[in-house]
Amino acid sequence: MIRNAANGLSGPSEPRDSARRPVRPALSRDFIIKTALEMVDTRGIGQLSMRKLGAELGVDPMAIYYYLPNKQALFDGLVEAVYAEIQIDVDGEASDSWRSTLVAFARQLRTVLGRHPDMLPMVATRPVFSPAVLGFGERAVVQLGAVGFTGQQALQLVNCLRTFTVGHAFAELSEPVGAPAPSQDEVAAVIAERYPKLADAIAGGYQPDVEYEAGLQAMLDGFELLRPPAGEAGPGS
Amino acid sequence: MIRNAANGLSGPSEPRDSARRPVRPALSRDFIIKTALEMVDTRGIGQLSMRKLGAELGVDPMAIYYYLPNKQALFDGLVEAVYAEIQIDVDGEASDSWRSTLVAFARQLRTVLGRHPDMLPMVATRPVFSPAVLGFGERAVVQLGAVGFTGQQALQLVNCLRTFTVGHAFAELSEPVGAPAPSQDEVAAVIAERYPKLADAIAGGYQPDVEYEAGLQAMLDGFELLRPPAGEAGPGS
DNA sequence: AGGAGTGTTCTACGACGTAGAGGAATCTGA
DNA sequence: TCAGATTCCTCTACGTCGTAGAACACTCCT
Repeated sequence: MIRNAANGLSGPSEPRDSARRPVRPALSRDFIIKTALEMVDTRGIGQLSMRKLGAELGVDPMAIYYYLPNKQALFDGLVEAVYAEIQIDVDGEASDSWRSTLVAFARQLRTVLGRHPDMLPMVATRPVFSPAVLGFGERAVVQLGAVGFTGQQALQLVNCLRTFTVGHAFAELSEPVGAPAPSQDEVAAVIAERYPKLADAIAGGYQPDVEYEAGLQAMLDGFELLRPPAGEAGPGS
Repeated sequence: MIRNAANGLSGPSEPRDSARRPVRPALSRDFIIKTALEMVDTRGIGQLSMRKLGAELGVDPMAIYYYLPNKQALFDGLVEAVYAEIQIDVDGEASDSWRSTLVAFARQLRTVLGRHPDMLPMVATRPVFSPAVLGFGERAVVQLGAVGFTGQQALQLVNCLRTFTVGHAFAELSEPVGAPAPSQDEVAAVIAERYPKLADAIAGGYQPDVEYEAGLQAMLDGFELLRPPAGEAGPGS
């Protein structure tokens, strides 16, 4: 079969050094994963199959198996790709206070998750060992240690921010795993009737950003109370 | 086909009034869902198929479709069943302070999620309109209003506790969506080498319960700072 | 020319969700 | 008593899925 146009043009690794070999390695692990991630983001995770991915790549589905042993490995690659978007500037300007460091991390995590809502279940269910995240953890422990937190506390804080962010992302972004949610209006009617105070409170509308910020700051405030009161030097008190 | 023993004995609706009609409705929506939830809990969500569920029920897979229009509806039923386990005693003893009310809610949510780890992605991705949860929301708004929180704040607080709990449950419970995690040890080695301070902090071990409680109390402490200082409006603090 | 990679395709298998038609048992009304 | 109607379940079949296994076409090395 003649190489599909989509391939020759947009995707694969570069023709090494001469123009007379345009076609050889049409695929690559990275390009497959990039294409798959686009499919997930645009069509939904349910529409990602090895066969459809092959079609998108202009290639027999089985060609993918040369680069990835199975679909699970493809998923791993997707999660990896999402985490790779988290780029904390480890020595950046924002690091002047421990608090702004953590806020920047949390917000960026939230932003990245927001770009790939269909990846959430997969992202949420595996442990985070990407260099970006580990590097951030290292820095956070150091920086928090400097202002009086124990290593234990520092880890807990980072973890709590992470889990809160992930949980909040679910609440905001997810279409119910396979089906659309019941209509807002009809549910609202039931609520108004049976839960009047709740209905009043809801009437203000749901503002995910505001709520997220409130939770984020509350978590930070709460942990700050654990610090030794005026502790200035190293691990004090 | 003769009715499978598993059916006649353990599950379905009662033979109405006489012993001579053993056979009528062998199945029921509730029994199907209960069985499916057991399968999910014991074998994992990946092992739940309509065919295997039919086999477990001793019935042709298509029989299920008399009670549930499709697999999505089965999932809906499963989520519903999980939420139904959340039974806040709305007028219970624990309600003496707003704080203990919220703590009880959060802990119970966590407990229920912990019983059905494989349900997490499904539970996390759909909005919560079960009576138990709505009823709790109503009460929380009232009780928090009485001590000075606005309705908006009350909702945010409840939501933040919920999302934190869900996020934390993911971190604790989930096997990566389809594959086992990389071995703890080999990862630990890498961490120790490249992220020494982080490694020190981790050395204490991961204690999910401790971490969860820390986050929970921090979130509550943080929100408490938002209250009007000595607000005595209602039944007092 | 002839092998040894390398990258892709072809074919096929078993499992999946579920549509559609067809039973068999029971209930209803005559 | 008996003929529909109703209720509950089974059989068969279709299209889709992940992927094993073999075969094919190129390029490179000798």
